[in-house]
Amino acid sequence: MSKNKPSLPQGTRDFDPATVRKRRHIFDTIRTVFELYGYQPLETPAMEQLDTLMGKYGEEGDKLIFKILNNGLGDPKNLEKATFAFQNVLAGKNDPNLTERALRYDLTIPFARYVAMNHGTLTFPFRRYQMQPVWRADRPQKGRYREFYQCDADVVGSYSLINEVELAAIYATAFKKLGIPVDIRVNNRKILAALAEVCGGADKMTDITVAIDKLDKIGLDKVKTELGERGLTDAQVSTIESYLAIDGTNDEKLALVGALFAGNPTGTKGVEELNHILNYPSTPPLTVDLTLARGLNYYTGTIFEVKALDVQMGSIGGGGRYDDLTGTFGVPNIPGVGISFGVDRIYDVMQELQLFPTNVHTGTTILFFNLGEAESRAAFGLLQQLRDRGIPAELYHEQAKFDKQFKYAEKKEIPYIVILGGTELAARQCQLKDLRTGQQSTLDFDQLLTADFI
RNA sequence: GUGGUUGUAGCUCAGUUGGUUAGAGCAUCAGAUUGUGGUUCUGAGGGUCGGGGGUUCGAACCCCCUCAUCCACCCCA
Repeated sequence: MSKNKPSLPQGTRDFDPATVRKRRHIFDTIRTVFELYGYQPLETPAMEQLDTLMGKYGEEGDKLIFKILNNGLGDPKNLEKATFAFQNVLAGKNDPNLTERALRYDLTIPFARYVAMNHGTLTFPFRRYQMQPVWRADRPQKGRYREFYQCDADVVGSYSLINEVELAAIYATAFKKLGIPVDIRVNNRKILAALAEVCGGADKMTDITVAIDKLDKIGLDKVKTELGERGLTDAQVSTIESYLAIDGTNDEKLALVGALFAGNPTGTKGVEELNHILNYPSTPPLTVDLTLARGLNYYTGTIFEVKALDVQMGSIGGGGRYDDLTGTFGVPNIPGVGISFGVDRIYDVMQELQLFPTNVHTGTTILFFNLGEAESRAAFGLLQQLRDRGIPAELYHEQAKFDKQFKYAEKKEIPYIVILGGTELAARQCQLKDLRTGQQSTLDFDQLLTADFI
């Protein structure tokens, strides 16, 4: 026997019953909205082939992928192979003789893998949603976990910008239902690409976006410093500065960006796309944020990010358009666009703003007191009939003092208790007590079985 | 991956410059109270002081390592 205290791996959590109920409220809300927009459920395995994941999330992303050690490494006949493989890993390379599987890092790449494997049988455009945990070997901190859930909705096989409008509407609807005030920000990667082109540093796009993404956090001066450190010339930094100076309403910003990139086809296209989305009928309120970049490097068009207002928290959702996601799996020309909800952060935000409904009681409705052998047998019969009616009910597990059974009901916030003792049993009656009001009434068995429990 | 914070009973925390047997509140259990709880009173259980090593006559306290935690960076949901 080990005398070590049990513990959890870093960045993982247990969810107690109360927490699960609250989390379910979030999942149910999001699922309902997904279904409302015609998205269909999909689930994929917790682990993928390492090849499927590597190289899709950038260099930093690769480091954060949880890799799974192969089985059978201890077998003597594998000794040489395994030792050699280990040398490779120590040198910073992956070796399939040591690890060839990994935990999924997000839901988008596994979805792309699924689409690539099944493109012959899918009907396009294919809309799917997926709500499953993902794992990242990040260092945990506020709002950041090593195991967390994502809720994704993607549509593949369509270039139409109506998809973007609908996804924005899904965000707006879901967060409205949850009661979270949010700012939905949009930008377009084509505009960022144009910025890099105009600066003459098309190859510097990643450096530029990473730096300007921090504008509201570290300020203009530090962004300029960082751009310099990333190898951009003063002239290039100056161009970027004039881009960052663009401000005003959505329309004003887009007009200014359009003028700035007047001769640049990519930039013009990006501005057109954003204009189209913003002016489509019933598009929810969006904020054009020209500094929004998003890390995942497969985005090519519209990008989304959702920030909760009134609370200090990273983004609680994000997504965007990718024009050739399945290309790396050998199936070119399938475009797509998708969004993701960060359930764990949404939970933290709702907890902080006290947005969870408190009046909905979803646990046991009735507790039967256990007052003896004959009494509990009778109680059990009634109990089962109430359960057949769909009323959550339970019988105290053993005969005990009233005090104890009352306290149990109180702890579990059970609103009704039924007292069925010797006297009641003889008269085929029972006492029904509402613990919230303290009111108690005597009921025949038939009355109990047909009563309304609110 | 880098830097810092914290770790004492189930929970929240005291614990003096290193000095007998480490405390409190809440919670739990038992009794007062074999059929109507929440109040009150009495009593009890519960800790290798996160883990390992070191310094010392002596460590919850000092040093090193390690694990976990929270925060910042990197990056991200």
